[in-house]
Amino acid sequence: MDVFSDFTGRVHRAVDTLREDGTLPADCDASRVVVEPPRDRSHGDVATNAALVLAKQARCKPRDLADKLVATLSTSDDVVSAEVAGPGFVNLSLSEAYWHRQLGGIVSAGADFGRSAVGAGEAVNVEYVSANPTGPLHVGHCRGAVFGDALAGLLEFAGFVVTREYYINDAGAQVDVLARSAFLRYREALGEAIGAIPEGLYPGDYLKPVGAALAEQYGDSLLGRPEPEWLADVRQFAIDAMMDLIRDDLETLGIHHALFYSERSLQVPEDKIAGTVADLRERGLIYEGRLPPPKGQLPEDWEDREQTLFRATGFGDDVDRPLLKSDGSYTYFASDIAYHRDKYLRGFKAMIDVLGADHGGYVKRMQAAVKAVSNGEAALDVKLCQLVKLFRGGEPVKMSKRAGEFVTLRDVVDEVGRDVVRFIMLTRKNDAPLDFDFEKVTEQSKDNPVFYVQYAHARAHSVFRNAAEVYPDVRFPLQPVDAAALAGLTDSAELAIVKTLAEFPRMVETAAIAHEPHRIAFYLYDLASAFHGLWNRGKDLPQLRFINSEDRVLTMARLTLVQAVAVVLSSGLGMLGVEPLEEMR
RNA sequence: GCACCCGUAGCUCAGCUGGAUAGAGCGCCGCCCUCCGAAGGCGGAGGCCAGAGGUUCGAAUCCUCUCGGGUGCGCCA
Repeated sequence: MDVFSDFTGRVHRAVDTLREDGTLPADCDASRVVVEPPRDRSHGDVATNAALVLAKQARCKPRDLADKLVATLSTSDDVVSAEVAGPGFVNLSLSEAYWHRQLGGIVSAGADFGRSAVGAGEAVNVEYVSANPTGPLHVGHCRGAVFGDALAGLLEFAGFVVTREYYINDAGAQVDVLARSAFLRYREALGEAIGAIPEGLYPGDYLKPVGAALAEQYGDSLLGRPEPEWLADVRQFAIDAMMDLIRDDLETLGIHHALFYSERSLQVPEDKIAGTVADLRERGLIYEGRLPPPKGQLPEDWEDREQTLFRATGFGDDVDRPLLKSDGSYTYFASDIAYHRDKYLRGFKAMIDVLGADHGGYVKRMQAAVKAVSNGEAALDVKLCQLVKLFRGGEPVKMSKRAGEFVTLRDVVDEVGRDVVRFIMLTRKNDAPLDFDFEKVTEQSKDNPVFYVQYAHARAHSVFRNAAEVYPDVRFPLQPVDAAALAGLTDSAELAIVKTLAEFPRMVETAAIAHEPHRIAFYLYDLASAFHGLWNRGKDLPQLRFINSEDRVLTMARLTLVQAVAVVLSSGLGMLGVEPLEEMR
């Protein structure tokens, strides 16, 4: 059992005994009691705020209450010291034997160590990337793609049942533009000189093969026909081609969505948007009315008119939102409501949308919509990913928005590798901007967190390879051992690593609940740092080296520690979608 | 004009949903170093957590206002 849930249990039992002896009222609320690692390690191994939180209800001083908790908690052999500190914290230091048992537990749990039940099998829908199907993915999509996928992996590890989803915007005006652009390439493929690509069409070369494929499929049968006759077919053809392209791009990052959901399918064959609007209207959440024009600069073509509005203000939004354009078609928002309602009807009460930071204005209305369509049963969390700035050797990479001159996602992955892209994208929290320097991220140095963490894992495996030469009969991975066999681990640096490893399950839970996969990346960096530090101590103090040819028992104990480090690094990297390396080349 | 995000060491950023003396890397200063496997290691200086109020046992964290930066603001998706 992991340390913090173990001691959370113990503290609550101690609180129960205080209820029984009348120190605390029987109905007192202990929900705010937490057990945490103290910020400062010198304060002990675990700390609880129980006395501070309960003092008022007990109508006594926090420190007095803390004394009583100490008396109860310190009866265990696992607790070496229990002290009241500061305003009334209880700090506990745990025995070496306790930590040795923890280490044994980590190794025997192996890849399952840190898996959590907090998710409790709850279904979570994570929607990410959802780039328009009008071309290959570019760098701008990288971060959201990696973030969403890592978040999904983290949630799975924490016990949620995750569906990775991609929303295909295949119903708007931009896919008509795509169709026209593809049609032009079709004419080109049939030998026509098309000249420069007209303004307003997609100029990228990636449409050439689409034109060629159209030519192959249709011959010259579409040539010279009016647009309405070919638009729908060419559009679908081009969208399919673009989605193939995008799927390939995602594949380079190791990303596989379980579901690609088509916006168009919200309208054909069945008009789910109309169904959603009817449902909302029935519940009085839609009305005909006028919106005040935005303050400040008025749009040029502003015309005050009555329109169909969703009562978003009833669910926390700032203004009510239109569902129909002036031409009578649905707004994007309307179809997005229908889409999220569909998620709800598919059984998701927890939804996460990963979007670019430029969608900030969209958050409130979408959350309002999700509450409305689910009758308050479902909740939407929107994670906004800030921009990535590209550098090369400290110099910004220039990107012209003209004619296809953007850096594609594939360019980036091809140059530095999937694992590097994935890890680096997670070395900032999602709402902070991120600098990505092509040279720095591939550097083999301590400044480079990917290298640093990968190297720690590789170094652990290197230790195994060396150990196998000294003790040829030993098989890796090691079999779990009992705590007594680990008694030789007494150095403070060794125990510190065990303590860091023991925080992993808690880390997984808090990161999963906060929807913040970057915390795992930072944790792994800290763990790698501690491990490298221990290795370095062996440089100066040979008696601390992992492999000791004269002391087999001690060597096995230390190898167990190394293995636990490798296990956690591997799990952590794995949930972020980064492959742990056993060798650096 | 309004909404949302951000403001933490010289620089780039963490800070575990309210905990104790606010941390790491780079840079700077001072020692040490050829190793189980390749990133050198150890230590030091450096802070009014943008600013001002408030909430409470306790605030970088929550609330209000101000300043400064970013993003967005029917009929784009």
